[in-house]
Amino acid sequence: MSAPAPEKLVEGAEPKRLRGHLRVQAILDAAGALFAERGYDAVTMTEVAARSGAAIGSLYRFFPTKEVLADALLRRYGERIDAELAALADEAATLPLDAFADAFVDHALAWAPDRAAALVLIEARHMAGPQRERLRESMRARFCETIAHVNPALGPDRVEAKARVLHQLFKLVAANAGEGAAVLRELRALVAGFLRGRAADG
Amino acid sequence: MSAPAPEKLVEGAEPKRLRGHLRVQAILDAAGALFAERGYDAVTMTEVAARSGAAIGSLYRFFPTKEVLADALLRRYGERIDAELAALADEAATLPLDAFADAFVDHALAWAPDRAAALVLIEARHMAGPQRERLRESMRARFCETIAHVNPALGPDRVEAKARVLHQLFKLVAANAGEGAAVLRELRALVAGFLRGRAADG
Amino acid sequence: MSAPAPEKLVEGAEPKRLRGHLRVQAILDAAGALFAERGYDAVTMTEVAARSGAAIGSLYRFFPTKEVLADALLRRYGERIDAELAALADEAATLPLDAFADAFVDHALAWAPDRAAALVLIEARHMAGPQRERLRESMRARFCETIAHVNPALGPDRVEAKARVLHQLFKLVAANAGEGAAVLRELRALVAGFLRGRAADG
Amino acid sequence: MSAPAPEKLVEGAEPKRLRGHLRVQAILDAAGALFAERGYDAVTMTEVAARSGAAIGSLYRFFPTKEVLADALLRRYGERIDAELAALADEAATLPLDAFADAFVDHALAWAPDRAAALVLIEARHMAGPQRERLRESMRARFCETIAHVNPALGPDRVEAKARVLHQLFKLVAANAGEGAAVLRELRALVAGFLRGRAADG
DNA sequence: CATGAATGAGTATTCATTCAT
DNA sequence: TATGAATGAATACTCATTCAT
Repeated sequence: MSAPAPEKLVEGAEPKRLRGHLRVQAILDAAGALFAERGYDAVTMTEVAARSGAAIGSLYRFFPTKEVLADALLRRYGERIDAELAALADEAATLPLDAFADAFVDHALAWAPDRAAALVLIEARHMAGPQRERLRESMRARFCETIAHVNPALGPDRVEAKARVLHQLFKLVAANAGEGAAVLRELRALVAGFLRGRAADG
Repeated sequence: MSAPAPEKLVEGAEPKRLRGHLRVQAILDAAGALFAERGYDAVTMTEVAARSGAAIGSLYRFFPTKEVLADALLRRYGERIDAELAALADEAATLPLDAFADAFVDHALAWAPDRAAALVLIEARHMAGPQRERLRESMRARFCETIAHVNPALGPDRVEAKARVLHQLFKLVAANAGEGAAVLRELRALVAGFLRGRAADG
Repeated sequence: MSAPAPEKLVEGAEPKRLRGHLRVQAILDAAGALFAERGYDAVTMTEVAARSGAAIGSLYRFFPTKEVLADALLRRYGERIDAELAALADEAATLPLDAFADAFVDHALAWAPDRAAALVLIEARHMAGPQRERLRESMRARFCETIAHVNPALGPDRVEAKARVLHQLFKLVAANAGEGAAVLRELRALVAGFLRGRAADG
Repeated sequence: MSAPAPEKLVEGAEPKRLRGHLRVQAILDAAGALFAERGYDAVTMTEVAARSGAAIGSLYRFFPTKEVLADALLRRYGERIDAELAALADEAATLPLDAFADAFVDHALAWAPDRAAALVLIEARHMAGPQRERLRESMRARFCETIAHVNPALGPDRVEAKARVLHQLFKLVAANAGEGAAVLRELRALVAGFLRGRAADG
């Protein structure tokens, strides 16, 4: 007598026209800014809609769930950071060490604006989603590449360990984006020292 | 329901005040654990009350607002971390540099358990409270002390800058509490290198 | 890192004080009336709350879900109808056939007011709940008893079949509660004829 | 997307009108099936559009409101049932009583499939529409005809009363479409008994 | 003072309907 | 005319906070 409701879409409708694509971008931008400012839980879907200039119904057409919205944001962010880190790994192969240390800091600083929203989403306790793991994993791989380029003689375990620390240094530097020159100088020194690896290598 | 108060051990004078104190501690413990597990927004006052064995009305008698509760938690946490950092600053004055670098890492790792709840609260974007600033400020002061002890020749600006980076290194190390020996070795090297300050000093 | 939210109550809080019991009754009455008037889907929880004089939050304290509310209503209704049908079965054993036919009609008519809400809930396509099956089953059992009393010579299959039809006649009569004497006379004749069972027995 | 219209079979004059007609039929079919499966409220206009192969905009061109759609469905259903009942009334005039009782049951069973969607719509409390009344009225008239044919001696009041009960018996039988032979035999006996009208006539 | 029932503003989400393309 | 993206009022449900007992 009773009948199960039909399957629900898990992904929002892909926008098929230019207008839709623009709208999706606007929504992601608005959501990113709001999440960065106030955290995942504190932001309401209504606010996201308002800030992006979309009606609440339109927002839900593309992102049928708050979590899906966060996931999409994380995916977009992941693409950007991966491109950034790929470039970084390349530079690790071509630049002399000190120049590369500076480049590393520059990349981290350039990344900073995106960072806030991304971090909030990654740290958010709920939204377990595999998105987070995937992102973390791809970043780690890039940092391993980088370390391997900088220091080709290292065994895989050392590479892993140093890559992990380098990953954290990346975040650390990004967290200091707004600071004065003095701090940045310290950071460059910190990174250069780490890459040169005197202490741990000896 | 409430923690059994050892009423007879005291002079019978202030059983209520003592009970109240214990209850406050229980509430703070419960809140700290829950915030660490699930984040500030996701935890309900009712849950805090239940986990601490207090009635919701009692919880509100002590902490008239969720934000006040978070603030109190942050204050308690601030006292602990300040003691820890004070000890660290002392060691900076007495230990040789390499030994101190190890001590620094040890302190950071020891701090890690507390860290989770505190971090959740500090990062929570909305709760503006002055508590955060005050905590940050006191931590920074301790790190300045530490740097000054390690490197007495530095001018105040350099001290400021290095203290800021040291602060972040503290968090970075704490974030690696669960990692293997290889990573820890890298971290010790990183900290030692930073404190020695070769690159930036030259 | 992430933690699952604690289990949610499936049953609403049992009222522990008189006030609470009265409130629960008021809510069930309001819900019953509204469901009967306008159907399950068309009634909003806010309306139920308003009509029962409770705040929406209070409604949800006792009935954490619209479905739970419907289930509770069905349970209450089930208790009443079972008492009614038990009495009917007793009368089947003691009254002469024609008198019993009249009693049957009277019982069905007496039941009519409750009927509307119950029927709406039983027919509702969603809310699969076992409540429905259980209710249907217990009613069927009572009608089997009744038939067995009226006509002790019947085999179990005949009893089943006649019980099923009797069940439907019960609903049919109840559906005519507001009609004039002429219709009621026809109904009494219909029931008497069915119980006497001339045609089918011969 | 739309059902392939046999455009060439017509004189080429009104391909649109034909297409529209087919589309309307498809929509009504889809809506009927969905309403029967899941109830009026639970079915969305978007689903109806999807199942009928029409765009949501087209659906609204033909049926400017969900209620209008339900009404149209009810009207179509009314036409069918009226034809059925007219045939039944004819048979009442020509068949001997027992044969007619069987025919009555057969007609009711044949009608059962349509019944589901119609019943859902008729029972739906909100949709007040005059459609329901009109349908009920025309059915009653047919049942009056039938009763008059079966029992020409009855006065108009008796006819009214018996017609009303016959109407309900029609629904009762239809509700047992899926049941076993034993139940059907009881139903035939019930109907025959009622038509013969021993008890009430005496 | 302690308790926990009551309150109601606020949140995510759905869906009938409109209208630009 | 046909299409399906856009709209926003309405809905079930949550939770910080209050207050009668």
